[in-house]
Amino acid sequence: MSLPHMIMGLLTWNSFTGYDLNKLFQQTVQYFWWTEQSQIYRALHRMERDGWVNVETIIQQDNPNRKVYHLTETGRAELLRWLAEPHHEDHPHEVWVGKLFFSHLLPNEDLIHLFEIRLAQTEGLLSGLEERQAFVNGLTHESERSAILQKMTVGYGVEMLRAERDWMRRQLDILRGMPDQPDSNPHS
Amino acid sequence: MSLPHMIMGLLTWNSFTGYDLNKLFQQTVQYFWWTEQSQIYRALHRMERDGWVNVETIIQQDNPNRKVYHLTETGRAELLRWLAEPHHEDHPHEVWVGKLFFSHLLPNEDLIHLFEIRLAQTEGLLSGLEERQAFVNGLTHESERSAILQKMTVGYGVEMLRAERDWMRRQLDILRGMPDQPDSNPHS
DNA sequence: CCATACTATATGCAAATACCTATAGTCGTA
DNA sequence: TACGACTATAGGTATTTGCATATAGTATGG
Repeated sequence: MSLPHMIMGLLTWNSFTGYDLNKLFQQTVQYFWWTEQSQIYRALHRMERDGWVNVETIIQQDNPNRKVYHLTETGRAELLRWLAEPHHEDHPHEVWVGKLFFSHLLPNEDLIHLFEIRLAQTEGLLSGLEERQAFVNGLTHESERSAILQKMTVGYGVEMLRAERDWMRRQLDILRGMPDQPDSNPHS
Repeated sequence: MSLPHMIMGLLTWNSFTGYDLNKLFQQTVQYFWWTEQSQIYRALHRMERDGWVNVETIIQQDNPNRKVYHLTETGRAELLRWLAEPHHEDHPHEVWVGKLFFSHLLPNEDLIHLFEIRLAQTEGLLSGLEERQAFVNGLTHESERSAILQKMTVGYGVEMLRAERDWMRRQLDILRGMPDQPDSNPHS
């Protein structure tokens, strides 16, 4: 429910079209807030309805017309309100933990395989984010504060992924030494 | 999209009513998979339609009738399929990181306040989970494998929350030494 | 010359989610 | 005796999400 606010965050950088925003999302926001291209357009419509943005249509010959979105004062106020509002954590929906919780039903072999795949995924995400971190750390020309916060954000992701990776490596070691029978009914 | 599988996981422990499942969820699953009471009933209806569970109605005098749900062989097979299936990570939607990313618009004071609140929340979650960990670690009478995996799951949560808490404490120290002006337009 | 990719906007639709409300009897307590 | 809590199930509904698809011209490469 905060896609509009993410978009407004980007619109404080500059005015953009839905198309631009989609590309920007993929480059900078996607690693913590994934979204579908179609949702960006739908969000922009809602935001226009609510007076958070207004539209300037630019006629083009070669390509489809561009609808450039500008943040309004109302939108900016809403963004600041949202930013300063005490954040209430979302309800957790961690599928991976859920699987783990009930994996006593699996033979050890399968469970270890699951961990290995997950570990590889985490390592992949981590190296991608570390690349991004190297890039962001080079943003010395950017305004002080914005750069610091971008570094912080990426750093957060890197830290969490490292913690996860380390934890999974340790668990894999434990699992490889575990007895083999899956429980069919652990509470009987 | 995995609520039915979480429910089936619980139904491998025993047969339960929607009412029982809701209470069990709050005790054991809620910290990694939050759900509404009404969704449990709706999920059970879907699962019955799909043949994953079947129902036994128990007539009661004093209280409303109980509808006890049993896991079918089809349901059990689906659960095992889901558990063994390579887990594809969900699309990220981390509101907190998003806020942080765009918080250069806030004065330092507000930003620090946000961090303090978030830190307090994390510490609250952590101490709650540590209590649960103490309880789960006492489950020696439980079947070996199930107990190990429950401990692992809770341990995962505790580890991640600790990493988050430590990271936030470090950032708070940095923030308290930061220059004070918010950017109105960092890319101008 | 054909296929693919890029620019650019948008709708259709099934499913899931969160939040609220309905129903209705029993039991404890203030 | 009135109020709230517990047992037990369930529907209404707005909103969001993910995935697929439509449209249509230009440019690029094999």
